[in-house]
Amino acid sequence: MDKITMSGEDYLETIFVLGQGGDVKSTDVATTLMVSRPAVNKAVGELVEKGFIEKESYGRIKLTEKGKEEGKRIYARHELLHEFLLRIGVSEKTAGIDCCKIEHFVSEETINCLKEFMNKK
Amino acid sequence: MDKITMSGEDYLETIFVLGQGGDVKSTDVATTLMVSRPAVNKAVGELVEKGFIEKESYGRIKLTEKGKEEGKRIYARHELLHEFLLRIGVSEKTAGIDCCKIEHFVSEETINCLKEFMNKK
DNA sequence: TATAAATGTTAAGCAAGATTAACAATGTTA
DNA sequence: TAACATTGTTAATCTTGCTTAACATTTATA
Repeated sequence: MDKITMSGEDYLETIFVLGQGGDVKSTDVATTLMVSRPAVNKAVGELVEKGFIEKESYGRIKLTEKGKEEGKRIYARHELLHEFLLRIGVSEKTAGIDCCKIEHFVSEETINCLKEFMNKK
Repeated sequence: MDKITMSGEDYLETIFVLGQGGDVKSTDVATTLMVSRPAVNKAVGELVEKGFIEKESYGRIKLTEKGKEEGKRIYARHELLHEFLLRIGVSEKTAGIDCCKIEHFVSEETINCLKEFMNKK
């Protein structure tokens, strides 16, 4: 099954963002997400299983095409939510915190409505 | 410590809503939240520890004053989020689903901004 | 290039929050 | 009130996602 978990989304998104210029070190993901290296290792292993990541043993983390698409999609929601929060007056800091938490729970339908809302006025 | 967990918020909110007319049966909470009775039992036990609930062995669930206040607060956020989602065009069904998930993750600051937003046009 | 530092991996275990199975107490009704 | 149904409780276990400790591999540097 290719179904991605919520924490998986976090890893994928982080890897997508960190890896714009190429592949990514496990340590950097750990630092960004404030988790341990073994946690990253395990999560990445699962994402490899599901076809989102390519990685050799002791190698760097690299997104597959599928992984890039998914990472991009998740990041886009994040950005949308972030912008929305700023729009309604939430501080930069809180917006960052909140949208990281919320993004995994919002339905596609809500995202679309939010998109509409953001465009028109 | 009186700190309430996210799942604790769910239980408290449900108990608050179900119990408007008095005390609440464990079974009803289980049904509403779609969890098992033992799950409710345990969660309620923790809320008793924290002073949100009063309950005798094999008795009904009853909110303390503190529990009522907290339940009311949580429910109010829920309602606010729900209204907001409807406002931006999310369907009744999805709004119900989404706000249940989101409500535990949104900061007070964001709630306040949303409140502002909902009032002014 | 030998050694130290950084990074990746594995194993064991914890915590939260759920489950099922079995049992205890309470309520209901013939 | 005896018997059954409902509800509450306990115990054992599962899953997810994390941790720390220890070890393996790779990279960097004296």
